[in-house]
Amino acid sequence: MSQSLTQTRYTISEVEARTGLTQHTLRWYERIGLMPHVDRSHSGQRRFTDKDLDWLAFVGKLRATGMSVADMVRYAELVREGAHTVGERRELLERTRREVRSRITELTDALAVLDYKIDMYAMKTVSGKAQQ
Amino acid sequence: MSQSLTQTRYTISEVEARTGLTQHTLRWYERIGLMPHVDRSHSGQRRFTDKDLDWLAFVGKLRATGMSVADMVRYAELVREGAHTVGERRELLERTRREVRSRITELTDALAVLDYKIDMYAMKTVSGKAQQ
DNA sequence: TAAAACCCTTGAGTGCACTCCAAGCAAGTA
DNA sequence: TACTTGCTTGGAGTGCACTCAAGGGTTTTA
Repeated sequence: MSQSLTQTRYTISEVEARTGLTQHTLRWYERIGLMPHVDRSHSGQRRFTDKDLDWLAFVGKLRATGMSVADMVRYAELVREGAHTVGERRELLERTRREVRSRITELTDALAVLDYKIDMYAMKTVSGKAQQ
Repeated sequence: MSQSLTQTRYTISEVEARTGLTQHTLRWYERIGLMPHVDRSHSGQRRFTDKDLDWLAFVGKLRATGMSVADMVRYAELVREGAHTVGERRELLERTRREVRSRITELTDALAVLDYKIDMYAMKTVSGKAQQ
């Protein structure tokens, strides 16, 4: 757990550029407890570390799963509470995983319907028959 | 295009039971133009047909793709406008299909991260090491 | 030194997709 | 007849995830 002396610190604009999240969103994430406490400069400006960027990347993956912000905040709380919450964290991720799997199934089904419909239209464009 | 004389007509409660959509949502769909005009009884109550149920099932698939309500309404308008809108309808569905495909990719990626993280926790539960 | 660029906070506003409410009409049952 | 159930409308309210505004401090550039 040693720490480099030349640790890079990023301003909020730099983090915005790197993550694609707006400054508004980054501040909001901190406000609602979705970020571990972010370091500040002597004048009170945020200075993000690479660790913060890693966390944001992970949060981005959780967001991509469709997990609600409330659940992501819950997860962040559990991380802050320490090692004894590992079981609950895993449960949260496992539940999310089940939801993602069923979402993928649902999307795949819908995709098949879309394919079918598009094929119909492809025929219609030539034959001129009516359709829903 | 022949029509049965014993055509089944459903009340809004029956449609609610069959589709899982609430009565509120069904009325709202009609209000915003997402339904073709629904038949009424002599006293003004809605009487849905099997064709309406088919349409709702299709709309359900579109919703499952993540298509916005605005786009679904646009699609419904195009259907009402007739056969000459077939090209635009197909474009709309093709755009949706591209979005669904990339959403599936995104979910699959996120799923891999989830799997990885859950595996880590599985180890942690035994070894007791700290983690994000 | 002055202007421009950047950052801060609190609190309000936005867009989406519903979801509910109030007031009232109509049909069926005791 | 009285009551219950089910349906109607227009409009207001809700929850989510941001997104923006106002007013002010700080840092960099000309």
